[in-house]
Amino acid sequence: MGDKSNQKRQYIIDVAARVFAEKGYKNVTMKDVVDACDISRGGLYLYYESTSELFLDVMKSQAESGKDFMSIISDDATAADILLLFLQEEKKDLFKKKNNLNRAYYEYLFDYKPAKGDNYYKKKFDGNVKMVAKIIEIGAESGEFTCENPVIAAFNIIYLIEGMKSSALTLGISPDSFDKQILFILQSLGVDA
Amino acid sequence: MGDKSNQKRQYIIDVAARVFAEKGYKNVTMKDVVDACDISRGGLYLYYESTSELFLDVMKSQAESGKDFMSIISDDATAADILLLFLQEEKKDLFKKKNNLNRAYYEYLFDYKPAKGDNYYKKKFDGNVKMVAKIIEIGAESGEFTCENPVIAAFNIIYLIEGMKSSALTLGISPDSFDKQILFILQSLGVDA
Amino acid sequence: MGDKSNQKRQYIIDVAARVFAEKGYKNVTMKDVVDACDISRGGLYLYYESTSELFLDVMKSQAESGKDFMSIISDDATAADILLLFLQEEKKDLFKKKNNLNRAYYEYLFDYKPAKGDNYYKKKFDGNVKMVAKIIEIGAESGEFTCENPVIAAFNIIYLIEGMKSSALTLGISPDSFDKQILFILQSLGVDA
Amino acid sequence: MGDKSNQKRQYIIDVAARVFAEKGYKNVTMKDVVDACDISRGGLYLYYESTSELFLDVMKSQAESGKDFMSIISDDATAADILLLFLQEEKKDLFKKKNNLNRAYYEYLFDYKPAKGDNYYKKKFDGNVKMVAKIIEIGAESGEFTCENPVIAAFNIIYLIEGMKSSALTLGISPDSFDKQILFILQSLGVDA
DNA sequence: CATGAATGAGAGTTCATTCAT
DNA sequence: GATGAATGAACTCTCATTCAT
Repeated sequence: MGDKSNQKRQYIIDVAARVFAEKGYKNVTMKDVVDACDISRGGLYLYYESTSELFLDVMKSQAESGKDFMSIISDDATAADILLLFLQEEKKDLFKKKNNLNRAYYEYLFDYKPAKGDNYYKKKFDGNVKMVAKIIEIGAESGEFTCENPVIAAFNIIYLIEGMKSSALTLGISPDSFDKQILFILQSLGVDA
Repeated sequence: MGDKSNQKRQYIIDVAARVFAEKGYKNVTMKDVVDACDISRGGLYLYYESTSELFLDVMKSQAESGKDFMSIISDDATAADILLLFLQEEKKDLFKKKNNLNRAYYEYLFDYKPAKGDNYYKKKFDGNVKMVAKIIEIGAESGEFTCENPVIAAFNIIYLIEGMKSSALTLGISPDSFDKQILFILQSLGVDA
Repeated sequence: MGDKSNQKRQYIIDVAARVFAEKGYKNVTMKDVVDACDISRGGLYLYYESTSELFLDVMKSQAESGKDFMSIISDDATAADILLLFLQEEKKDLFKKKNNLNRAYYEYLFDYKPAKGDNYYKKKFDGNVKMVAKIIEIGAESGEFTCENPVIAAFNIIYLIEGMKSSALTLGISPDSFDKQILFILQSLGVDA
Repeated sequence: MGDKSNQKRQYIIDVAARVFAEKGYKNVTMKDVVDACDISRGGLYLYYESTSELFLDVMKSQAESGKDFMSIISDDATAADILLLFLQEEKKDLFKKKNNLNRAYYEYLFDYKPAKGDNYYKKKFDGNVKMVAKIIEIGAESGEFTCENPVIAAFNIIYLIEGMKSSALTLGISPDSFDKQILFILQSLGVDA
């Protein structure tokens, strides 16, 4: 097993990610994955017992492959620059057409509450809060931002994004609306945007 | 029929609402509803062909039974009072244990985009935005609030709430966190809360 | 009851005949008849317990309403004239688009063998054989036809028609083919047609 | 699979043929076949989606297994011998008690008109017409038969048989009646039978 | 490891038939 | 008589899951 096994496992994860992106989590059956992977029914069961187990690995894989946000920040960027960049990345994520797993994430997490170590969505959420809080803190210290409580402000931003993400899936949202909220945030922090 | 029929119909809707609140939308089968209603298999089909059709009526029923927010506002309330009241109502809605249909709403709306007339969730959303914008506008005129663009601010508040709602279902959220965001909003509007 | 009851009964029979003509016998459910008659489910059951019972009355009604073939024969008609007329009536019956119950008859009779008194299809069949035999006999006596055994010749003709009728329902048949068989029959009887 | 799969498929076809022979086409459900085959509910669906699909293969199988009529003709047989043999084979087919699919054929063809390639009943019909026409033609040339138009005479014979077949299913027919019609045919062709 | 045929549980759906009004 | 809501039996169909090869 080992290498070869892991190759196959990763192949399944990648194909399944596409399937979950297309159909969400709840609508995907083991048969769907088998068909998409073009492997045997029994073959899939050697690796995964259920779609939930499989989705857990899809989330893990996504978490690992996520590009490091920090790496795309230039050295001379201001706090506002960095915050704006972050918000634009989130916008990209929300509006991307391909491999958009947001719906699947929601549907999965409605049903399952993964143990802490396996809750990659929570890790991402918490990481984002922490990062935004840090950015705001730095901005506040440098006088760029006006903010009394960076952590609460960070939660505010992250919940706002979360709200736009879920609304995108239920009611729809336009990129323009998203942009207006970005501006609103920056203005709230006292930035002339 | 008519009357009798409508009584039964309403009975089914009410029971189904409890079932959807317990299990979400996607996990509910016609059989679940039949069992909960204690009627015959065929009996339910006289009224509804599918869970989606049934859920549509549940949403409609909820929309109609929703208490009129305006009616609970006292005459001498300030804009801040009213906004606070609204946010506390939303908090109640989010944290209520019984008949909480939020998850079901999400799951349903991921799958179906009801026609405008039937999209009670959107109506609620749009109505809330409008109302909050109005409250902020009035508050801004009276000098209570500081706000340049009440509509965008209103969207900000509603998306924020939406974000906390969906997060409550995926990662969990504490009442305390919700309260902190309420405070943050009011402070952003220049209120000493 | 009495009159009024019989009126309703006849109404049901007439509507049902249309339904059977459209869908055959096996494809018709009591519900189909209820819907077509625009009466209540229970209402139909007051008159008929099943589609088979109903179809029996449809057959009876058809048998009674069938126009008397003899009445359309002119006084100076020859045996060949009469035989031709009969064959043309059969052709009309086979190719008629409206209220063609042939398929329903077959499907019903595959399932049920009505008691002699109720077997209107058999009565019709036997009556036709008898009549054709008589016509041929008369024709033979008058020298119009050449035929040793009019009864067997009559059976031959009736079975032939039966074959074309069933073939019409299974494989299709053209009016032209039917005509050719008419000619063939007459020639077999020694008529220059 | 392939082989094994085809073995099972043939097994299903053979069992289903018996079921169709017993109950006709319209009265047979997938469950009937499942029960008769002693396989699982889902098992049958691996091979056939519906009784109509299954019956198509039953017809195909019957067509393939049908003994070659030509092979039972002795070398010194006259045209009349051959024709008589054919008619006797048809008689056997009509009166056989086991695996008589005639009723099922009718019921199926009332509902479906298979594409040309799949209409084995029509192929048989057309083939029989052609063959009988050929026999008559040969007989006419050799002076055995008197017949002006072998093709129409062939159609006459085939429709006659068809009529006796369907009558056998609706009203019943005796072997003796069949025999009389055989005689009648031969006499019509000028044979002293 | 891998296959895919086979199983069987369970959901969906339709209708004949009953029965309180 | 007449109604139509209600019942429940029976059928269709899909998939998670197993297992012999």
